[in-house]
Order: sequence, then C-alpha cells, then structure tokens
Amino acid sequence: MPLSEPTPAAMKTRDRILRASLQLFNEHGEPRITTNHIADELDISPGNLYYHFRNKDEIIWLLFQQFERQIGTALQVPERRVPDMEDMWLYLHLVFENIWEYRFFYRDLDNILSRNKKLRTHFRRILERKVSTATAICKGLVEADVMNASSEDIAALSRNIAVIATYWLNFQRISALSSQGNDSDYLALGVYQVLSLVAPFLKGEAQALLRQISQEYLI
Amino acid sequence: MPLSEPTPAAMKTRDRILRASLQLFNEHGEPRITTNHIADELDISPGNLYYHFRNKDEIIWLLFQQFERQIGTALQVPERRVPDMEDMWLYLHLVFENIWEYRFFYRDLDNILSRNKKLRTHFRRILERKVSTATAICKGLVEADVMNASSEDIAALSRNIAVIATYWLNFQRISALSSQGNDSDYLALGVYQVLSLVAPFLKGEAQALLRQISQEYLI
DNA sequence: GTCTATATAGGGATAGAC
DNA sequence: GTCTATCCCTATATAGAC
Repeated sequence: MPLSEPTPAAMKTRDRILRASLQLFNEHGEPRITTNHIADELDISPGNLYYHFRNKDEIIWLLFQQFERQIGTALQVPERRVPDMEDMWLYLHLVFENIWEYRFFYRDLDNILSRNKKLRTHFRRILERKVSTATAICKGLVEADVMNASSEDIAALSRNIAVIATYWLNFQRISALSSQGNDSDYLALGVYQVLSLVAPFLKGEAQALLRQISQEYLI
Repeated sequence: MPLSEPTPAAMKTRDRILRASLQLFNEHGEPRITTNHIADELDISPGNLYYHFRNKDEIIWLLFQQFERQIGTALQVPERRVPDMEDMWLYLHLVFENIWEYRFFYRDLDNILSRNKKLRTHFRRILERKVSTATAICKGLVEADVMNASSEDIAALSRNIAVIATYWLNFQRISALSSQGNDSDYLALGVYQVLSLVAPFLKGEAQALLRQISQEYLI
C-alpha cells in the first residue's frame, strides 16, 4: 500500500488531522478554523486531537515544515545552463503550485508569522531564497546574452518577482468576483504576470517566445 | 480652533476612539487589538466605547471610509497631460503614504474583508481603480511617445503595479530584520519598485531620468 | 456621557474514564 | 487511542446606576 496517498479511512489519525487541517485552513483561512472544527470534520473528539498534538500551533508548524521542504526543492535554480521560456514557465508553475497547496499560509501571513518566531525566521528565508533564485536566473540569462539588464535592474526585478509570486493569489482572491473561473486559471495567470515582469528585459527572440507560450497556456 | 487636528484631550470621545483605534491597529494589527485595549488606551470604560459605537466592526468601517476618501483623491489621474518621472515619483509617494496611514487594513486584508461584505466590495473597487489608473497613465505615456508598450503589455503591467502597491509594505515587514531602517525609507523603496516596473518600457531619455531621481530619493 | 458589573459565547486545552 | 466532561480564559456586548 502506497505511503503517499492512502485512503483517508486507512490513515493514522495523526495524519488525517494534518490533512484535514490543511484542507480547512486553505478553504476558510487559518484564523477561522478552530481545533474543534478540525475534530468535527473528522468525527473525532477534541480530546483525541489534543492527544496527537500539543496545540494548534504544532499542527501549523508541521504543515509549514512540509511546505518548506517542497518549496525548497522547487526553488532550486534549474540546472540547465540557459533556461528557455518554456523552462521558465514550467519552473514558475511548480513554485505557484506549491504555494497554492499551502495557500492558507499566504492568506494570513502577517497574523500567522507574528505568533511564532521560528516560523517567521524560516519564512523570511524562503522569501530571501525567492529573491536570490530570481537573481541567479537573471544573471545567467544576461551571461548567455539573452537578457539585457544592469545589476540594479536585476535587484529591483528580483524583489518584484518575489512580491508577485508571494501575493498574487491574494490579489486574485480579492479581485475575482466570487467563484468565477477556476483555480488552475489563477495559477497560470500568476505565472504569466511574473514572466511579463521579465519579458521587457529579454532580447527580441525570447520575447516573442513568451508571447507564444502565454497564448498556449492562458485561457 | 482647527477642526482637523485638535489636541487629544479636547477631542470628542468618539473621535478619540477612532484615532486611538487606528493607531493601535496599525501598530499591533487589527486582530490583536480588542475593544478593551482601545478603551484602556484612552482610560475610558469598555461600556463607554460601546455607547459611541455599536461594535468593533463599526469602528473599522468608519476608518475605512476615511481611507477610501483619501485614497480616492490620491488615485486621480494626474491632470498634466504627460507626467514626467518626477511627477510620477510624487504621485506614487502620495498613494503609498495613504496606504501607510491605514496600513492595518493591508496587513490583515483577507481576514478583515472576509468579515464584511460591504468592505470587500469597496476595497475591490479601490484595487480596480489602482489598475485602471495605472492603465490610463501608461496609455497617456504611449500616446505622448514616451513609452513603448502594447495593450497586453500595459494590462499585465498595470496588474503588477497594483499588486506591488498593495503588498509592498507587507513584503517589507517580513523581509526587514526587526526595527532596522525607518518608515519613510520603506515608502521610498516601494515607489522605486513600482517605477522600476515601468522603466523598461520607457524610451531612453525617461529611463535616464528615473535612474537620476531614484538616486536623489533613495538612501 | 460615563461608569461598574455582568451576561454570553467561543476557543484552547486538560483530566480521567474506557 | 479515544471519548466525555469540564475548566479557564478572553472577547464581544449589554444593563442599569450615576
């Protein structure tokens, strides 16, 4: 029997709690989900939940660690020396999918980080990593003579990339009229937004490729 | 005696409550400030606070209305036909200052909007306005032959501008090591980030001006 | 207008039986 | 491992005296 995705009924209670918490947090926002809600969802008692976890914070911390591991892998600089636009698209999509899977975190970011110093430190590291990964990729593109940008350009650009990658889903949630369009559309549009940040610095050929790819994936 | 800024002691209790709420919300975040905290801060009783306001939500709603009025003025398209970089800098600074003054809102945006439908609608309108104002300015620059950008370029760019303007302070708060650098630095850097979004679309001359201005204002 | 006292409700968390 | 019962605490909000 597979370790990654057993049927809920067969899972250990501890894992079922983690999974249900993630789902409820993502759907309703972490501040609005109490330990009782989580227990209810699983038809177990609140006491049982507290047998498995010291408190709500521990659940959040464990979910964060899962997220940190996943995004850590995703944020590795693509090994191909000169990524083309298609690589970039897929790379960003992976990052966005990770964020999407743990979006509850981004939804109430300030609130959650303010309650846990360890989390704050680790999350800051992820942001720094987003910026430095973006910088590394841009520098690579410049060296490969695909991109035209000064060091200051790249610094500002990388910060902007990190902001968009971090907050795009929040922006979408507010902008979107309720329940119009579906989830994966949002992700694709986010990827497009980030790439459109980079596009003006690319030399003609690469720019044309972006235009083509975005038409393929968008809508 | 001036109507806008009387000394706190001379103000009506109702206004003192609004002012103290704004200050506490901005400093600690709205979810962490209770009506009791507000009353404590002013050395009045909780009962007294509830004599002046039906509930906490009403306080938040009134603060929002103040904000909406101010940002509404700030978001007007500058009337000069072709704004130069200096105009843009000052214009953006005004917008960022407004956001800064009511930053508690942006800090827990999702949380606050999820509790109040009217707020959500009005806030969405502000976001739309940010996007459409950015679009209008860009179109103006293109017509004036200062900018080089297609309609799709401008659409994506305007969305990105809105995201950065909306979430820059949050990003800064997380990135910054606690209490290093001061507030107005953050605003200036935010303005710079937005302008660096626009810069690559500008023709040579305007780009050089941005570089010069940012050196003047930054650091 | 302002206070004191209090009602109400909900969330976090524990004790102890099974 | 799981349940029931319960405690504590905090936040919102109201009642009624002054």
